[in-house]
Amino acid sequence: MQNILILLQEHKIQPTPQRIATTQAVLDAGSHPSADEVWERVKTDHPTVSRATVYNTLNLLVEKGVLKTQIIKEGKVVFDPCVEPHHHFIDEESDEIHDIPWDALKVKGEDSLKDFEVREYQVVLRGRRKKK
Amino acid sequence: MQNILILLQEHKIQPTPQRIATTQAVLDAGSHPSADEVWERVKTDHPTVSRATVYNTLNLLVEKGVLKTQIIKEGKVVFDPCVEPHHHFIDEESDEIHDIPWDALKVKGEDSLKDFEVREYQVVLRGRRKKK
DNA sequence: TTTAACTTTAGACATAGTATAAATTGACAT
DNA sequence: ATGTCAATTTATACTATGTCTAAAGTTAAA
Repeated sequence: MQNILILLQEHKIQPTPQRIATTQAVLDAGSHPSADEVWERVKTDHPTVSRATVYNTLNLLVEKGVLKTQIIKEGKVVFDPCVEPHHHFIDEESDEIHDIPWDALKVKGEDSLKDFEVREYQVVLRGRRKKK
Repeated sequence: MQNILILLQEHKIQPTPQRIATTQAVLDAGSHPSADEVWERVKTDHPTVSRATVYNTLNLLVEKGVLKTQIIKEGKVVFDPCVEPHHHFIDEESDEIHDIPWDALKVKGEDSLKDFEVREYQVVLRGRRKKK
């Protein structure tokens, strides 16, 4: 995609085939992939790309503000292409993570916490996704 | 402590020296220790207790409802003696986790999430703890 | 006291992630 | 085009968290 190239340039990331493939993969992955999940995806099209490069690239993308990390799943960091504030619902059956729009929930009282200077917050919900 | 013994018995956990020491350690640790932090504590008084036993015991305590795990810190599971619903504040400087009482924050809208059956939720806040 | 169930132990294994050093690539001034 | 320096990629080693296994040790209870 041409879009990926532009995206990288906009964030002052020198585009390389490996970085383009990794960025493509993390964006295509949809639901909050882990680094190794991204690596698996990258390898299908670019089998020679090393694990270290995928890790490096993902960390770079986070540093440059293209992605955000979420610490929600046990033992894994997952990457979220949505860098704007929002909440998360974890389906305990499928282990899938779903974004909840910021406006769907309203939190009151966070600025009454005397001892704490809150930089960001989110609601983390767990349960089952309803089948239709 | 005699209390620990009673606590274990109340939760149908067969008390052993190792389990008593581990339970003591996780309760004394205060702020959300990781398994290896608990192991370090146990070893000061009981140097022969194995890592596996501490892990086994902590998992057992979770299973029996004495502790709850929290997935908040990168790469670690931490244990929380407070099993009642509450929120968490993570001090990004010290990496310390602080409990926020349930009533300090009010979340609205969580039962309007059409597609999700929420079993539990919490607000996770990050920032800096104010110095007095 | 013998048996069966439970518990502990050491160590192997699995997985996620970082660090390092050598090789490769790329940018670009000459 | 060429040489050079910086950036990038790679393979591999390493660390850390956590689980699993099989053997040894305990405990309870017939």
